[in-house]
Amino acid sequence: MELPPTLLETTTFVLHKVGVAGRRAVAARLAAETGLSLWEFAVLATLADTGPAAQREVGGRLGADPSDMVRIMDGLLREGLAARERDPADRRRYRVTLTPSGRRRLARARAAVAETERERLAPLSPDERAQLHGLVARLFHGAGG
Amino acid sequence: MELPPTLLETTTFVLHKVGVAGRRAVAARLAAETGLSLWEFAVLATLADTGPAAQREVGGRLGADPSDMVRIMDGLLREGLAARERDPADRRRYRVTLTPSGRRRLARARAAVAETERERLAPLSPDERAQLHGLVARLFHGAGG
DNA sequence: CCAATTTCAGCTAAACTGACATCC
DNA sequence: CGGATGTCAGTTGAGCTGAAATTG
Repeated sequence: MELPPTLLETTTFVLHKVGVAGRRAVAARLAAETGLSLWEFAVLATLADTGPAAQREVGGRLGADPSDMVRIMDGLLREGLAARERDPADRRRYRVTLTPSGRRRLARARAAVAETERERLAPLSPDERAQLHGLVARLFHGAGG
Repeated sequence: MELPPTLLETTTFVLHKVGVAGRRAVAARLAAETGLSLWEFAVLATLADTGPAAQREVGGRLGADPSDMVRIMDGLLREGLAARERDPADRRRYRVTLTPSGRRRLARARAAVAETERERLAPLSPDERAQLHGLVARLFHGAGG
C-alpha cells in the first residue's frame, strides 16, 4: 500500500490502519492457538482482573454491547471457561465467574497476545514502545475512550 | 469505559480502540460538513496527490477492494467530483481525474479532517503529536501496512 | 490461450437497534 | 409504576469472495 502524502500525513488515518491490522493479527493468532475470539479473551481477562461481575458490567468495561455479551457468554459457558449464577442480592443480575479451565485458557491466550504484540512492535525499541503506549493511552482516556 | 489492566496494558488493544474512535470522529465530521465518506475523501486526496490514475491503482494505494472502488467512484461521478475516460493506451483501464468541483470539495474536506485531527490529538503537545505520528508511521511501514 | 481491469451479486463479521420478560 | 438486567430478532455498514465481460 503506497499511501498518498495527504493520507500518510494524517495521524488518524495511519493510526486506524495500524490499529485494525494489529487487531486482525491478534485475533488470528488467538483463534489459532486458543480457539478464543478477541471478545472472549477480553471477557476472560476482565473477569480475572476485576473479579466476578454482572454481565452488563463486564460489557460496560469493554465497550461491548449488552446484546453481544449474551452470545459471547454463551460460548464461554458452553466451553466451561466461565460460569454464572444469579446474584442472590439482585436476581436480575448474573454473577459471572472464571472457572479453573478458563483461567488456564486465559494464561495461554495472554502468551499468544503478548507474542503477537512483540512481533508487531518489533520495529520499535523498548523505549519507543513505552512511548507509544503512553501516548496512545492518553488519547484513549482523553477522547472519551 | 474502565478497561481492566490486562487490556489497558496491551498496546494493540488500546491502539485499535483509539484508531476506531478517531476514524468515526473523522467520518462523522466529514459527512456533516462535506457530505463525503471517508473512502471518497481518500480517493479525492489520492487523485490530487498522485495525479490521474486507473481505478485499480487508486484502490491499491488505499487498500480498498476493487469491487468497492466501483461504488465509491459511482458516487464521485454522480456528484461531478471526479471524471473518467477509457485509457486510450489500454482500454481495459479508466483514467480517473479530479474535476475542479472535486478539488474545491477536497479543500473543504481537508479542513474538516485537520480540524478533527486537532481536536482528537489535543491532549498531546506538538512534540508528542509528532512523536506519535512518527512511531505509528514506522509500524505502518514495518508491518506490511 | 492466459492475464489484467472493471463490474456485479452476494457473503461474512461486527456493531448496533428495538422489543420483550424479569426483577428491583 | 419507573428503571435496570439479560435476552432475542433483525438491521446496518464495511470488507471481502467469486464469477462475468472486456481488453490486452
